[in-house]
Amino acid sequence: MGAEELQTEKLIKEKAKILFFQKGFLNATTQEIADEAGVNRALIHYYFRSREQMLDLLLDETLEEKKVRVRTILSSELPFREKIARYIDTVVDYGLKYPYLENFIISETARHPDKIREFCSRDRIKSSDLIEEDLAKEIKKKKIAPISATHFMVNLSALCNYPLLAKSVLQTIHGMTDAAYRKFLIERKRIIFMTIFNEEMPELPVKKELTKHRA
Amino acid sequence: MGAEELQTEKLIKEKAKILFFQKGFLNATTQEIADEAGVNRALIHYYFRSREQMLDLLLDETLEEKKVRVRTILSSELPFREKIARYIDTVVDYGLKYPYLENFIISETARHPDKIREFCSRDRIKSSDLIEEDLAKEIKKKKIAPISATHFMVNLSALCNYPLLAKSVLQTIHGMTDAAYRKFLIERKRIIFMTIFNEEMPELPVKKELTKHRA
DNA sequence: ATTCGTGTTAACAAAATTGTTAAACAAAAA
DNA sequence: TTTTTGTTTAACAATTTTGTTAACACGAAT
Repeated sequence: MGAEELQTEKLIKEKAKILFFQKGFLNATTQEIADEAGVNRALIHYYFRSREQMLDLLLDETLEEKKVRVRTILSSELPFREKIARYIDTVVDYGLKYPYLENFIISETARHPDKIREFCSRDRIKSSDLIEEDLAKEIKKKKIAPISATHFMVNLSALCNYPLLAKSVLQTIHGMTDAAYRKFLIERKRIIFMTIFNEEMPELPVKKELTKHRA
Repeated sequence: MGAEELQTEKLIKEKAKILFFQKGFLNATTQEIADEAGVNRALIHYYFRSREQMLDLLLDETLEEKKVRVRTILSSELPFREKIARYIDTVVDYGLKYPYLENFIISETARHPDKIREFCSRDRIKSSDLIEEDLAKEIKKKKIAPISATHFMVNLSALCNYPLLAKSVLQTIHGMTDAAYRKFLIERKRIIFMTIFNEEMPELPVKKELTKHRA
């Protein structure tokens, strides 16, 4: 019983994620979601009460997963530049896997600003806090031009995420195939690092499990 | 007759723009649009045939206006850095006025990739072409690290537009009021220039009409 | 075997939204 | 004034989409 329940519930969420995050059907109906999962539409209401509550859950889980990924990297004990390099690598790769994830987050939060507000109120440490010290040191050592942690972090997110958000526009303007755009995004990892630090990106050591440092 | 027609038609479009671009109701119904304009809902169909065709028109006009603004600046004869400074200034200011414009463009083009494809096919010169020469010179003079015009342009758009796209998220994370976020965006003009060029942004001379240079 | 609970389905009801139409209306043209 | 043309409105129809419910299936517990 319990097993079945979790299976179907999970299945629906997984398939909904594919629809939203990979295929980009941001306004998918309950029917389309049910079809994708190969289940009866009523099950969506059985498990999630309403379409809206299901979206809430998806948004919440998605934000949570992203937060964890980011924090794991930013709160690690890696040297600053390697930390940022890994952040770029991870965010871009994640974006390649789920091209419409950011679009989902952004359109959902634009629609219901309260949701993101509640989510943010759960913990008071923002990601820019995690790099504040590192950044201050770099600036003191004159290894980077003075910049606030907030602006630094927004710059970084912008450079990583915008090309995904604007995929359809950019890809069309520059006449790229899907494959070419993929290559372009991977190239960008180096470009982003270069733009931020004005120097070549270091080779990343083979990915190993990062140990979480701070809360 | 003709006068009246243009008035109402224009009125509806203006109010729809407010709804979409300023208030961020990206999924506004025909009824909501009609209410905003204070007209009968049927008029929307009278003038635009269908909701979809109205959105097409809005998207087209919006893209066109943005293209003109950008081209006017990028094809001017200003020195490179001033050109870019003005681009940043214009794009950010425009974003302050219409905080959801980019969201609209992006969600519409994600929904109907054909629309943007057709729009782009109308002229073959992309904005990155307009800076190609300038950029090559800068690189040759070692005044900027080597970078392709495409990456340069995407960087620039990303840094300017992302903070608007992700407004609700960023504003909440960093706990800013609307006023504070506005200030933050204006601060960013200098930050963006700094990030791109690694040097202070020059003071912009008083805005004068720019003369268009190339097509 | 019967009961019970969970999961599942089809059928139904309700709401929201779009699109159409016929008639009212206003203003210019005849 | 009457006609005509273009504009506006209310009412209607059709569709889409969400949400509910009653019945069914089926394994587990009694």
